[in-house]
Amino acid sequence: MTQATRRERDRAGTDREIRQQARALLVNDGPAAVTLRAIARELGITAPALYRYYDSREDLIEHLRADVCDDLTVELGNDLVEIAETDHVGQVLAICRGFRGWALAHPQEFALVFASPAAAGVHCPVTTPGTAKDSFGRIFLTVAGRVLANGLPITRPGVEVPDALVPDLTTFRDELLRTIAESGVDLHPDQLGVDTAYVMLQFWVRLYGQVALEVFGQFPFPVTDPTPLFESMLADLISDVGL
Amino acid sequence: MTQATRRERDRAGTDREIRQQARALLVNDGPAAVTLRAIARELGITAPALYRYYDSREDLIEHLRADVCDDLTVELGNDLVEIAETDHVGQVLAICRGFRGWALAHPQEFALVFASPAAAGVHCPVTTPGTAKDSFGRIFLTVAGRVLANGLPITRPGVEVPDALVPDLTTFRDELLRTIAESGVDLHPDQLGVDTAYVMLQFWVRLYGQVALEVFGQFPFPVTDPTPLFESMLADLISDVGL
DNA sequence: GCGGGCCGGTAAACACCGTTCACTCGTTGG
DNA sequence: CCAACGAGTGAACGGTGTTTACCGGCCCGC
Repeated sequence: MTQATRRERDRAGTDREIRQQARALLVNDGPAAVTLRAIARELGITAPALYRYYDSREDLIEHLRADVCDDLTVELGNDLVEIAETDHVGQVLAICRGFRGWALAHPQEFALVFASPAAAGVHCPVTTPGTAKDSFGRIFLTVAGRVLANGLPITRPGVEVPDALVPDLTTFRDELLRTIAESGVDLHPDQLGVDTAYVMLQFWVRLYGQVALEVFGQFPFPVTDPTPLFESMLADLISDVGL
Repeated sequence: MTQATRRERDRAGTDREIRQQARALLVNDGPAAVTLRAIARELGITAPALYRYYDSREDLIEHLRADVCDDLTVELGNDLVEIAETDHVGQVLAICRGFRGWALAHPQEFALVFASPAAAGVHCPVTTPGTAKDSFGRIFLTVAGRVLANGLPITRPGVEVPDALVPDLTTFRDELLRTIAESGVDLHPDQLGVDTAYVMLQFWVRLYGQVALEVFGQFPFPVTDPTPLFESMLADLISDVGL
């Protein structure tokens, strides 16, 4: 038994080393440098050995994506603990800023996880629970859940939900309720209507869009410091959802 | 002379074929399939021959980007001519919808031009005039110029321009004035203030963000038809800039 | 205690890739 | 007519992902 465990631990250990090296290559030299042979070289083994751990390079990359997501999640979690338990708006700000900061600090990872044309077909977070990206989405939802549970409604006075979106939004709302409940927050279903789900969707769209634009530098002119632009957008966003 | 021209034409012809094939490979099999050898194979020549036309694969890709931008530009131009000359808001809607439609129809090209991590460092459109992306930006600005010239102010009542952005925005404003003047639209400088430049920036950020999100499918839940979402955002956007 | 099986790792090979170099050969211009 | 040019070739180098056959130490059951 102990030997079996030992073997398992060895395997898990080198597996960790593999992903660690892959990660280092990604960060330092870009995605093109994440090469089976390069990884193996750094580890002092040969490339085919990696096939004992992953089916293919693409498989390894996918696990790398998951690692990256997990890191983002814990980083956001760390940011969160520094905010007062009762400062719910502050918590929302913290994860938004944390997400942006992480994306700017890790553009390669961001592109890999959030802007790969390959990821286009994948509907990840809530639909396929257990996915790594899911855990990242969960932290957003947990905070949203806390906000809602404290009686702050997330909505906009004159919000009009397009009819065509109501079915999808209803499904989403149910997903949200379940996820929030799982995270230990008590929330009455009436506190999360379709309008709230819609506003949350819009919130994410704008946050994601701003961050993507910044990461890819797609400004129409050179911006010396994009931070004020982000903060201004964030303030708009917060007030738009009624916080 | 005619012979020299003939040679030139031959060269230009095979050059067109090269980019055409590269384009086809990009669309059909993704960016990874855009291979010098594959292109050459399709053309019935050998890979080193391509070096008579481009310095490297990266060089070819860059020209491909330019081609893609040009295509987008003419496509948007075609969409525009179908709108009544006087319907300025309609023209704005047309290019926004056209941009989205193009991006969704050509995700690979969109990723290549607008969401390549490589493009992060490049400040393209206005700063480096003559760039292909510039021509694409120009079509936006021309329409904006026409709207402004017709007395419709692009701004928001309570807009607050962050102080830190004023210098950049002023430069941007001057660029805008110059570009709009070049496009033959008569515009008094007072009709394009820093606030307008800021609002136009925000407009672009939201448009780009929404499109990128759609192209990469980064919705937090499966959306059966994202069009209503886009249209709702577009309506918001139009009313936000005071049209 | 010992033999068989499992499993991480290796070496060699295959088919690609970008890129360089020396070379051909038809066209062009003086 | 002949030299120069320039598009295209073939071979080569070093790199890549992936497959295959093989080795060798460790674990388990007999």
